Amino acid sequence: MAVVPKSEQAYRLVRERIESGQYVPGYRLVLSPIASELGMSVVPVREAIRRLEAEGFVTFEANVGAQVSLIKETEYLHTMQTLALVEGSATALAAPTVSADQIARARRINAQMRETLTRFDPQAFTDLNLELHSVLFESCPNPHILDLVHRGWNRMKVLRNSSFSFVPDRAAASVDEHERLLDLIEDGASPLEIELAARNHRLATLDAVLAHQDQLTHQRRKTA
Amino acid sequence: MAVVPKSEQAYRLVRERIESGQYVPGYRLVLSPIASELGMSVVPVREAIRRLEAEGFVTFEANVGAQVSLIKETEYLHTMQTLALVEGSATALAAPTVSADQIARARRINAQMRETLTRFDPQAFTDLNLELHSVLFESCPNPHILDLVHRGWNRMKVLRNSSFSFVPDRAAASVDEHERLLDLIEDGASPLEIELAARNHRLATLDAVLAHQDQLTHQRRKTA
DNA sequence: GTATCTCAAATCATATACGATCTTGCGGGC
DNA sequence: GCCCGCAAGATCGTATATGATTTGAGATAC
Repeated sequence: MAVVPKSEQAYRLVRERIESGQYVPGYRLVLSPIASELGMSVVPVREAIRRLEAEGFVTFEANVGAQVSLIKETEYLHTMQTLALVEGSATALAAPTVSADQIARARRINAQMRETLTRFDPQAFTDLNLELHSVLFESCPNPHILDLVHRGWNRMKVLRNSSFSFVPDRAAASVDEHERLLDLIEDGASPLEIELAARNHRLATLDAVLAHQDQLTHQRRKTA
Repeated sequence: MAVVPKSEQAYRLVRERIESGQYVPGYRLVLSPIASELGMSVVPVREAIRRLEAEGFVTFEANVGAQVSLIKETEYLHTMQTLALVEGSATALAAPTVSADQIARARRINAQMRETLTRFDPQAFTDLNLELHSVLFESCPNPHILDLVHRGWNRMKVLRNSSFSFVPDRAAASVDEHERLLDLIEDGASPLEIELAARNHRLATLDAVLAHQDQLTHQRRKTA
């Protein structure tokens, strides 16, 4: 039987609600209401929340309580920088072990991404993007780095609810960069070359999003 | 008054014992004895241990309990790889904000490190090494990356109890590399140059330690 | 009108108690 | 002799209860 501890149930529920945006940043997580909603006592809920704190989803203050982590102005920048760093390394470390089959699978996923460009579907694009990159870095032999990549992707789930993360023009360029990255891996390029390609691929997205935000800010200033 | 919650006390004590090697890898952490030793109930101890789990110090198995994380053969390699990655980035990101004063302070610390080479004192060397690198990356503007650096250094504290981490020949080379790294920062070298210098500095230590281990393994084989 | 004090409500922090689950050793059957 | 089942002990998982701390509203003094 699938024996799921209550603390685990609470963890999944609260995390799901944070990632989906149902619990917005700043929302106060009070133990007793959550406990009674889930039909359990406060103890496992407290454990779940402290676990979410350790993972950065919530902020905890002694004798006051927990709230969904606030998002600073620079949060998107810092998360993307970190993700660029660890994802680049993970891709480079995994590259020597990527098989021809995996390359082919990645190319098929990328082709699907190109299809989504004809319609506006950020959700499908994002899902496929994760799927593609997963193929590239899941075989990373260093579990610590792989774990950091997963944490980065999880953090992005939350940020997408409150930041822009999809710039149509950028999406097209992204698909092309995927092809080039796959070429590099297939051709056995040097680890550093692959690392920097994967890193710059993400940093380019970061730049595009920041530029897009600046543009919007400008428009707002002009109309204000 | 310094109001330290009991769960925090338990956390500090257990962590200190793991880092000092008093609790060796594999040691089973049973709640009740720890609780009675600290004069508290099991609840805050449990919380402390789950926090240590989230940080990688201990491994937890449902309905069985916790033990100090075992150290796999590859653990030192993976931790050093990760540290090289994040420390390199932190140093490069911090470099533009490092003042002449800080450079001077770092050079003084490095001079002290050179002094320790005349005697065998790994502890002093290691402490000074942390102090020096702290000067270089503490002003890193990305808190996520800085946090990863700190986690890496913490992990190293534990690993030093069970792995080799000091190779006298390597220490001398390390001091010279510090000088070169400081020169690069002072001269305003490019971020990528600084990043790779800081990264390779640590990877060189990794290589030296692994080579040293291989050598010992060989000797053991010959005499066996 | 503002500042400060008091007190009650809300909430967290911890203790204690009990039920659930895993481990281990023993005995019986094959 | 080996394997399986079963019971007892160890330990975790969670519920409930109580103490500690914070917060905020209202009263009071200035």
